[in-house]
This record gives sequence, structure tokens and C-alpha cells, in this order.
Amino acid sequence: MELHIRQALLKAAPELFGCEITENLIQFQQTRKDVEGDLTLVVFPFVKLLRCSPQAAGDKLKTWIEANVPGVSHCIVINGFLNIVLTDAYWLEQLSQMQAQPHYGFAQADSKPTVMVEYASPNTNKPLHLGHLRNIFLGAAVAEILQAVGHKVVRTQVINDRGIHICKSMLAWEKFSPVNARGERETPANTGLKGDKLVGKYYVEFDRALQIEAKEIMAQWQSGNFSDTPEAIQEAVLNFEQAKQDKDEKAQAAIDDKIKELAKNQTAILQEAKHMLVRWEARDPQVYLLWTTMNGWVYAGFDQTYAQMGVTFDKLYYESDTFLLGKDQVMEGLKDGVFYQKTDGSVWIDLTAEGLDEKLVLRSDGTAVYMTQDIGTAIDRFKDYPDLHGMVYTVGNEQDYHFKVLFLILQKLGYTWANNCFHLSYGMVDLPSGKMKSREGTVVDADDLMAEVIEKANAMTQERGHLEGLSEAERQALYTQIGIGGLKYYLLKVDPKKRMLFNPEESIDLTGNTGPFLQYAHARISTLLEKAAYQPSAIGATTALRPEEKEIIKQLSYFESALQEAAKGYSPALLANYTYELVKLYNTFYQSVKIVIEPDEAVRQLRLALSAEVRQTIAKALALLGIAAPARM
RNA sequence: GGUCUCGUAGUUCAACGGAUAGAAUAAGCGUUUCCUAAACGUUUGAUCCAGGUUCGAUUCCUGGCGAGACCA
Repeated sequence: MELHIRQALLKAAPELFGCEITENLIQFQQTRKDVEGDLTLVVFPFVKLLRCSPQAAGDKLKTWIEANVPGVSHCIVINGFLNIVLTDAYWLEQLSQMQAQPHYGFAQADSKPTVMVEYASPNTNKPLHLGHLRNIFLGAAVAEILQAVGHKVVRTQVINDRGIHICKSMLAWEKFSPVNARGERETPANTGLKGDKLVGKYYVEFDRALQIEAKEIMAQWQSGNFSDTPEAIQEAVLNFEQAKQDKDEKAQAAIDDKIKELAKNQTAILQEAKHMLVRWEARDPQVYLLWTTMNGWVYAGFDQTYAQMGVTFDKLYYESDTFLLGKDQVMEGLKDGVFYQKTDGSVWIDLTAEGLDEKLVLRSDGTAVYMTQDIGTAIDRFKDYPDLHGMVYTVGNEQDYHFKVLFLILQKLGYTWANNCFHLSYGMVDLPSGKMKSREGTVVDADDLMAEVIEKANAMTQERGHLEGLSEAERQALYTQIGIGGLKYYLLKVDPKKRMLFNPEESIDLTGNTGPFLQYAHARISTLLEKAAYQPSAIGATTALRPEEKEIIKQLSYFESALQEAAKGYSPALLANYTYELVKLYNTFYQSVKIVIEPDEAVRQLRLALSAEVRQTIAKALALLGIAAPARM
């Protein structure tokens, strides 16, 4: 309808205004809830053009639209806004059209280019936590949304499977894992622990041992004993101690941290871990075997977690395969003058012209930094997928600068697809107690959290659900759908960009703007339609629409634009908000009219059709958010 | 020190530059002879500060204050 009016106005501009007008003059918006109207045209832009008052301009537009646009009942001019009221016939026609297209709002599959969406990207030294949940739910939902608007989507994750962190777990396992009667060290099989949890446990063990050793070294330093400590470090420690005098507390704490860092570096256990990394890089068979074994445990654990989350991937990238990539491209870029070399041999890029600074892309010893890898990996992916058009990286906003630089470098290297790369940056998840810190043990484990929300859903459903006739297995599945659905909705309803607060109490709420609220509406309509033995049929235009009915049809008709906006802004939150609005409207309607028991057959049929369409739309939207839509609860 | 992000009811979140800034939550009251009350109705409360651009600013610009991240 907007489109119609827009085009008609453009065409009629000369006779109406006496001149051509530009399209951006015509601004539509949704009509406020508390005034009459279905669509609003902003009059202000025309005021200057017509050199008259907003009221007069509005009246002129009103007269013209009422006379020339079919489907318009009448218009009201108020406060510089032209509120257009559409006919009931128009809205019923809209409903019929939705009814006729089960995929209403969705674009033709694969009608748009291929996009790769990366999310999750865990380290293999510890289990997934709350931060990963936001990342994964967000990435997975964006992938679904992009697919719904027609893109072909490749879901991927990069697994950070190498480096000092995994060596720490490996070393600690070798050193500290008890040996059982059969001469075996701890494994997931003989302990019953999930693989990622077991490996994570030894990562913590490592840190504990490290702390103890570092403390001893610091105690020695304190008493002036610097035996076995290299000169340079000894000097640094003394300098820091000196600097500590007459400074404020904050500076002293920072210095203490630095000294602690130096001490940690001196510990035998960290040296050992570093040595292990060197052996790994040299493909030492023993280390390599340990590495594949322990990573294997972690993957088995992750798979379980992903299954519970209901997310999948099409393609996995492992950092152990990609960490050497990028050096060739850097050397090439150096030849082409994109990069420059400092006297020590390190390679840099100068981005000061772009308002950024100089960035290292290759160390003086020729080893790669993260940027090097990311350059190489990106280029590699376009080789893996020749029809790839762009990429979405779901990574926390602490990497904003990194990705800005990465995309800029790729551009400068001449890859035009760099313009289609997007950093889906999201804010940190805070706890009521503050930031999650692994050292302070305040990290919320993903598995524990999911188990907790399912347990809560279980208890609440037992209390008030409608479970007659469901088998035990079906009930368990339902609790999972409700628990996980609620958790996903809780994390997705917030604008991704924003830092958010995770309140454990609220995350399992069932009332208000929550996942279960939407699921409940879906379930209620499902049983309603079942009771009515609803069969879709042509909608007759026999009666006048009630306001509640019209509001719902209106909201249903916004589904497509809500989806488009969500895709454009990479924001599942927009879709979540849309669905919440829809459900609220429907609940009001449901409360105020009879549906199945409505005696007037034409009205009954209309309300059932409306309900069916609402149910369909809730199901579609929830599916895009990765949330199940149970038929009863 | 430099760069970036964010500041909205007590709290958690909304609002393409548009009308009287919406919800949820917490608290009170009310609604089941009728389709699932995990629902609905109803009562209270907010744009960090100072300028600027605009017919119109929570939104854009400048400066401060506050929170966070990144880079040395």
C-alpha cells in the first residue's frame, strides 16, 4: 500500500504540487496506537513545497488520496500527520493473501548470494559459558534470518585448538591426573565427566599450580633473593618496586600485577608448557597424540552442548590448520606496497590516513600474529566457496578495532568482497554481581545453565501445564523446548550491540516479555484450532472488522518488513520485538471475543483464519530465533 | 594518553529525526457458568548535563560527566 501511494504521488506530483518531487519527501510511518488510522504520511516535508500551513497541506493530500487511491476509506489530518484509514475489504484481502502463501514474508530460497556466518569459535581448553551462549544464539539466529530473506548460508565456526592454552591443560593432565588401578589416567570414559569439563578441570589445575609457584618466586624476590633470575627481570622488578613509592593505590596494584606476571613467566611449569608448544609445532608424535586425544574429548563434549542448544554447523575451521596462513599474502602485499617493512624485519600497515594507527601484520622473526591468520583465513574461505559473496563474523565487541583493521587490509589487498564482510559485534553479558571472571569462579557454565532452565521449566509445567496424554519422553522434550526457548529469547531480545545484564532469576521467567509467553500463545492457538477442526477456506467479507481484528491483520502484514529489518540490521532482537507485539495484540483479542464458540459462522471462520495466521507467524518467527513452538504446554 | 561503544521509569529492555517517550518487572485492585488465567484489564514512575543543527532531537553534531572495551 505504501508503495502504491508513493508511486501514485510521484506520478501526480506535477498536477498536485505544480512540480516534480523527490521520493524522500514521502515519508510513511506506522500510525500511533491511540489515534485512528492504519498508515501515516508525514505532512511536514510538503509544507515548504506548498508554502502553506501543515493543516492546509494535509487537507490537500487528504482530498487527493481519498479520491485517487483504491483501498483507502478516508483520511484524518492531525498535527501535521495524515492518517490514512484503509477499508476493511483491503485488510481482508491482505489476510487472504497471507493465507494463500504459507511462506508469506520469506524470499525465494537461494535468490541471494551465499553468505558465510561464523559463530561460537570456542577454545578447546575450557567448557562453553554464558558469553558463548549469546554468541551462538545470535549467530545461529542471524544465519536463519539471512536464509529467510533469500541468502544461501554457510554456518561455520573456527575452533581455537592450538596454542599455549591447550598445552596448559595437556601438561596439567600429564602431571596431576591420578592413575587408577588399571594404570589409566582420567578420561571422560572412566570418570563419566564430559570431555570439555575434564579438560577444563586440568586447565584450572594448571593455573593453581602456576599461582603457587609464582607466589614462591615473588616471596623470594621480596626477600632479595634473585638467584636463577635473569638480570633484566631482576632489574625490572626492582624498578617497579621503586616506582611503587609515593604512588596511588591503583598504580601500585598495576605494578603488583606486572611483577606477578614476571614471576609467572619464571615458573618452571609455564616454561614446561611453552616447551610443549614448541614440541607441538615440531609435530612431536607424543605431544601430538596427547593433543588429538584431549581435543577429541572436548569436541565430544561440545557436540553434546550444541545438540542441547539446537545449533549446527556446515563447515568447521581449525586454527591448527589455519595458523600459518596469511604469511604469503602479507609478503605479496609487501611487494605491492600495501605493507611496509621496518628495519627489524617486521611488517606493518600504515592506517593513519584512515584515522587508525599502524598495525603489525608479521613479527620480525617472521611469525604470524592474529591479524596475519585472519587475513589468510578469510582469503582461504573464498577459495573453499567460490560463490561466496560475504561473511558475517559473530565476535564480541572487544574485537571491534581488530575487525575494522582486518576489513580495511583486505580491501587494500584488492579483495572487493571485503566490502561484504560484517563484524556482528555484540556486547558483553554481565551478571548482577558484575563481570564474569574465570579467576573468581563467577563464570556461568553453559551446560549448567541449560540444565537449570530446563529444570525450572519442568517444575512450572508440572504445576500449570496441560500435559494429559503426553508420554514421559514427550514431556521431557517439552521441558527442554520451554527452558531453552526461554533462555534463547532472553538473550536475543536485547539489541546485540548492547551490553546486557543476565539476571538468573529473570532468565527463567515465564511471564511478560519472555519466550514461554510466545510459546504459550502458540500452544493455545494450536489447541484452539484443533478443537474447532479448522479448515482454511475463502474469507468472506460479510461483517465489519473489529478494531482488535484489524490491529492483528495490520501487525501480521508487517512481518515481512520486520524480517527485512532484522536481516539488514543483523538483529534478531527486531524480530523478537515484532513477535512480542503480535502476541500481545492477539491475547487482547482472544480475551475479548469468542472464537470457536462464536455463533455467526462467517465471523467464526474469519477469527479462526486470523488465529491460524497468527499461529503460523509466531511459529515462523520463533523458528528464525531458534526457538521451538510446542503445540501444547 | 589515543580510538571506539554505551548512558531512557527503582530494575531489565523498546522507540527509520516525528504526534502525549512504549513494554516488562515489582506492588495494589479486578476478570474463569465461555475456546489453555504461562492470559487479560486497571492504577504509579524515566530521556546524564550544557550548547548547536532542524518545522520537530532519546535519536544527528560539539563540549563535559559517568560506565565499558581496545590500542600502546
